[in-house]
Amino acid sequence: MAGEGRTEGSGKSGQLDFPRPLTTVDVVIFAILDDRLQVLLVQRPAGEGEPFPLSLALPGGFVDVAKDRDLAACAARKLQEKTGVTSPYLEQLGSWGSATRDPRGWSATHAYFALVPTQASVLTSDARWCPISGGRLKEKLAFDHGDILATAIQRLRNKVEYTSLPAYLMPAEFTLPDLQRVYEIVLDRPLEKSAFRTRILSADMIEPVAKMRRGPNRPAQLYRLKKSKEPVYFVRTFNPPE
Amino acid sequence: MAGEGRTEGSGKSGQLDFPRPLTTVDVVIFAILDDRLQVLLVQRPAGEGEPFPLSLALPGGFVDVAKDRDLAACAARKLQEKTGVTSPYLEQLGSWGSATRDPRGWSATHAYFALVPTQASVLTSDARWCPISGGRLKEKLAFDHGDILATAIQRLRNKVEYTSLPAYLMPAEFTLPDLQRVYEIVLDRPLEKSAFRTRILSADMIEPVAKMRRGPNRPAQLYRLKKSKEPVYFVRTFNPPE
DNA sequence: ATAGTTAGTTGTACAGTCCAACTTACTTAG
DNA sequence: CTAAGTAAGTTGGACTGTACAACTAACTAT
Repeated sequence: MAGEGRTEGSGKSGQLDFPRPLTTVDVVIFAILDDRLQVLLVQRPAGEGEPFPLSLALPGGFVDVAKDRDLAACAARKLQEKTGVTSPYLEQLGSWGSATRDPRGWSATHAYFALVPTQASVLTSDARWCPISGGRLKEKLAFDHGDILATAIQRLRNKVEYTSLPAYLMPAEFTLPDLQRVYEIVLDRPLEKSAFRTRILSADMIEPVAKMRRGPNRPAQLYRLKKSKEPVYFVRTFNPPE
Repeated sequence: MAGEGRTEGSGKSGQLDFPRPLTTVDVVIFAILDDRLQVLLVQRPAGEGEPFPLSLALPGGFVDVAKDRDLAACAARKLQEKTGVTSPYLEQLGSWGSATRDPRGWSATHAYFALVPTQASVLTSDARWCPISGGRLKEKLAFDHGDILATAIQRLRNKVEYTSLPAYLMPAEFTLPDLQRVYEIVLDRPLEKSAFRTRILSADMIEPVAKMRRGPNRPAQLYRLKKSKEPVYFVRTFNPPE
């Protein structure tokens, strides 16, 4: 272990000559598929010296100081590499760093969380969607990625309570019942139809398109997201959450 | 610059032999002093090779892979070193990393934000409280610490709108009007007395002590925080914030 | 035609804020 | 001893938006 992670220190003062932690970025990518909330996971490689070989993990990896201008660019790059999606909702989740989370040494990861619209993803071969049931993932993950994912789910649920975040999970055109269903999937509880409609429609975040969704029942109005960048924050949560 | 930040890579696979970013932790420490929101800042040292010599900056510094078990411990250590305070409110704020934020090379900082009770601080000589007026700081800060501070102020204001966070800024015993005043200082707008009282009292977060605050007017009931760990989240914000 | 299902509306109850006036308890000036 | 002043704390009506539940609307399938 001696000398690992120690910098050579070319500066005149030599003050940078001390061990540096490893720096990575990981991305929790959510989508709605099969009427469930799913997260994108990759399988760890099996090479020599690789930690957690063949385990499932969040997509991510080391910051490339040559390629990545900043952390957000690094996260966007990893999202793009895995899903082909370029500009969905991408928010910083937090960072996790400790001496023990990576067997290769003191490491810190910067975690992001992304919401991608249904159907828009072209996955790489090592990546796959895994359903989240009951607010948890079945599988065990590499590193502390289970903790990171749990935090992401909690953050998502929390924000869905009072923001328009689920709009970023929708396809280009959708109906109000579609949107309500996504809220309900994420929150894992039913919502009031009329209060939901009032809230969404008065938030000025979606606009009707001149089409209806036709089906076996009464047709439903189709909407699309207005091209407003920021999510909407409501001044109340839905139900008293407990 | 050549070779700076490059690790020696002692592992058998050699896959860790690439440049590592610098890793730091910075803490935004808030307190109420002189009826204003203030933030703790330190003066940068003036030594050879030091960036931003003598500028004001957030307290923080490099992660010490020998001393710091994890990021939160590192933040707590820096808080303790500067203020002598041990266990106030400490929350992760986010991370900032880019090729350009530190002239010494690609660096990433993990920012925390802390709320410390009025009067409980014993500062080191290089640290001082600086008032935030109109939601901004007068002084320019080193690195991107101005951005980090702005984010912290925004986060604080945002959360104060629907949480009990200001309780962590209060001294051991305080009155309801005291607490309301702190809310108003942070939000920079007046709040409704009766709605405020109803909200706080029904939140089960404070309990009366058997004493009154006496003054030139009608005495006010003194309260203290219940020893509940987590802040309370309200289901509404106060005013429609705009 | 009729039953079934989902979309969407309507109306009453209720919770909590907003606003403003009010009562209470103290100090200080005359 | 009283009166004025001030801040603490209460009360009540208006308003906003959710909860709940019943309703109407529009379509398909039998």
